[in-house]
Amino acid sequence: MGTPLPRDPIADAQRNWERHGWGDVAAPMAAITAIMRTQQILLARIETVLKPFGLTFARYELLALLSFARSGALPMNKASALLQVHPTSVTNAVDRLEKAALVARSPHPTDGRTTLIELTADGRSLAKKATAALNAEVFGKSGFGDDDVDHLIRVLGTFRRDAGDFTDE
Amino acid sequence: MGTPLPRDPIADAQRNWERHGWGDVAAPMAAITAIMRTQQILLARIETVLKPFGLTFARYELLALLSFARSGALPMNKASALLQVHPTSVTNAVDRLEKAALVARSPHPTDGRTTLIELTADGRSLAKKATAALNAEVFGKSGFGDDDVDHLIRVLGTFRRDAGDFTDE
DNA sequence: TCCAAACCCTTGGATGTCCTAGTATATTGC
DNA sequence: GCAATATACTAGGACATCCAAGGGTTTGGA
Repeated sequence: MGTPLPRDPIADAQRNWERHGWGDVAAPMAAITAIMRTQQILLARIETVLKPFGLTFARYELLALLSFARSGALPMNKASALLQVHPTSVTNAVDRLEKAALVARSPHPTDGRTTLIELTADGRSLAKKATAALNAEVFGKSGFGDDDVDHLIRVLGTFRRDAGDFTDE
Repeated sequence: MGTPLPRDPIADAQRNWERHGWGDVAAPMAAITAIMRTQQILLARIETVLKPFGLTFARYELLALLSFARSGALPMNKASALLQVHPTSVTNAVDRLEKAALVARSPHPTDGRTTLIELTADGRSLAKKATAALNAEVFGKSGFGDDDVDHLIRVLGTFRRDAGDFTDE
């Protein structure tokens, strides 16, 4: 995690796969491993930018989601579905955001089972600042070319749809 | 996290970005978010396949790495570098693999600071079986077309090199 | 009407990742 | 040769994710 390696470890793995007679799946293995590693790198960049705001990516995502909701509030189960994470992960994030006074829980007006999460003024303000920082420091410097970005969006979009994330077209 | 959403939440986020005047970084934002989500889906598939073997992806990666080492043994710091994870993560994985008798720690013959991780016969055997399962159930059914796989390997390879993972090429 | 099934959120537990520190061993430089 | 610096691993803590289970609320069919 400090010094660069002399050779690409994923390319090495791919060669090992081929050498062992698994050439038919060596390339997909390499692509999948590369996705895993890329996610790790991106997450680290994002967390670095968010740290000064006292946010993690999980908490930021929730704030951002709420900031786009008309009323600034969403049921927890809705947030869980849109963020595509387990309900307990949302509970966890809300607990911490609530402790920081960035969101507040409130009972659903008609359904006693449901809890609404609501942005506070501080939460809305912080979301805006954090988004500006991420846009400038991460999304604006992704290192991907425009064509590559389009390709990634298309290929990964198909993948996610096939995986059952959504039925959109 | 069961039912598919009616619409792609990442495409929605991209539209929200554009609507708020951040159109210049909306596409990279969407691409990066898609990578994060894709990683999550792939990891879940991998963990599902590995569960019957009593392995997690982190532990499997270490076993696979060792199985490709000539002697079946590697220093922990080497494993950390090749897997590109923090040294404490390797300690964690080795602790559990050792408890399962899949690897063993042994002192480095000449450097007293270094600990070697060594595959046991059980570990080597399990690695082989787990790899076969992953090849059949995940890598062989990635859902990515051949051209997309090549593109991913190339684009993400460049990204990882630029990020400082390796100096190859 | 009323009870079982479905749904929503939370608690508790297992894992993994990283960071910060601390201990032990090597290397370096004066 | 010895002290200062660097390297290797581990311990403890903060977070995130998921699963399994439990308690409260709604819904729906007998």
